[in-house]
Amino acid sequence: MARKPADQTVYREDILRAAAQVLHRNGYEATTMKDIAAQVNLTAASLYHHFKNKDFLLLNVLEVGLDHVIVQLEAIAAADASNAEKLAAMIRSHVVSVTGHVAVGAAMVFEIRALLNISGSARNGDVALRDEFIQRRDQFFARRDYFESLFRDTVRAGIASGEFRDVDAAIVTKAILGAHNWVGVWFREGGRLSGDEVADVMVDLFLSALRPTSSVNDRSG
Amino acid sequence: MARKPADQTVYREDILRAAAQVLHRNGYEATTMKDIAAQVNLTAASLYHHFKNKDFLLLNVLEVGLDHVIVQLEAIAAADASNAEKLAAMIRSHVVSVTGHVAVGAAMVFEIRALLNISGSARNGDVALRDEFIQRRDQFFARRDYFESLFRDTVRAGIASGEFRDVDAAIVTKAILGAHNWVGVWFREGGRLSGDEVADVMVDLFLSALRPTSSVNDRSG
DNA sequence: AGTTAAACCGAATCAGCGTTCGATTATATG
DNA sequence: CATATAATCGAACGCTGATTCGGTTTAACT
Repeated sequence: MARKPADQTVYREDILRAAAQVLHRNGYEATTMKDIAAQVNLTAASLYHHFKNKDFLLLNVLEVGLDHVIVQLEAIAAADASNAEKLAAMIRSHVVSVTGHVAVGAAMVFEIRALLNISGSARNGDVALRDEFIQRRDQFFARRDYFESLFRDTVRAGIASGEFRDVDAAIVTKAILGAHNWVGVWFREGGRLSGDEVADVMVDLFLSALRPTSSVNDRSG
Repeated sequence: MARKPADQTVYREDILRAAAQVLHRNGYEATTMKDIAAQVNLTAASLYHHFKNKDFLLLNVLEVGLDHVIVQLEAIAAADASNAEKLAAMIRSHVVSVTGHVAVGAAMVFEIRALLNISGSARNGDVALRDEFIQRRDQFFARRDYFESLFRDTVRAGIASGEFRDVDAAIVTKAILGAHNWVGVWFREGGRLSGDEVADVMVDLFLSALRPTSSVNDRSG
């Protein structure tokens, strides 16, 4: 080993963070390797020491971002709590995560499509590289579906247990996630509300939307 | 006048429709003028007879799409109905519009950012062209805000009238629009639900979320 | 038939971008 | 100190894509 041995991963993360920022600003196709490199005081050529190519760099950004939220959601899903409490915690976790890392959150929404158009050297020539990319990309898509299923399953369980009224869990889940994703577009640090406060609104909104009509089960009236 | 005089606008619309489709597939930066041209059996060069450049072409797509939904929303806002009825109609109108024109709906969400990076010939040299673009672009942004205000004002009015409970109207509006926008990403013609059915779910979800808690006003309990 | 202007195309231009490669610097280890 | 290797860079390559330009086709109107 040689230069900065234990710091390698740190440097990688620096690049990923920088990449997310530039991606957030310009979008995948419009951001150049030079842009990303400049953000960490490197040249474009140097990035190829850390990532195989531009596509893999984007994929890395998205993978890290997705893992970050999934870890938290899994902990919530596994906890001992009611489905309503779980869903509330999940919404809060996701929204806080998005508001805390707007660049990554927005990339997760806007740049996924860029993964579909394989560009760069992996498109021609290097078949092995191309295959590796496709495999990791599809794995990412599967993981993205899994992420969504964590929400959906909680909604379904809540319906089954009577905590939630009977709604189309799949669509409602997509509505919730759409609202969350959009947060990454409009939220600005230092705005009227903090990330936590936005999360509060979201939790209140969607739990209210799912609460059974009191006229049926309410014994207090 | 000469060839196809009365059909000029029709041809323009054909191009815009085609552009929206290709945009939906690839995103702005990744779609080439050649791609769009091929979709209507033209060459890239011919497109410059109809639109000043690529940026203006995108702007046209977005303008037409936005106008389409605003016209309907304005009619609803001006109608004689309760705020709850108005909001329901607005949600339905928007969702049906998005599911009916997924390509345009998605472009409205994904490609707006592309308007910020002025590219092409307007960036260098041609100052007049650049200014014209910036002006129309900002006008579009203002109109986009106006679109959002139509929803927000209805929510606010509903809160004031007691039809809705007291929520943060700005955030709730963004949540609603985020859910709608996301529809353009996942909705597929011929899927489990029609556009109307998706709209039903959305209306039910958000009106339930806004309904005042029955324990306060409900005299039936 | 002739005129006119719209609509269109082929070919060329020109810049920018991803990527590669060879060389150089820096650092941890022996 | 010597050396292997990580990290970096400058320069060059190849390609793609937006745009331009000159010329051609088409169709309405005289």
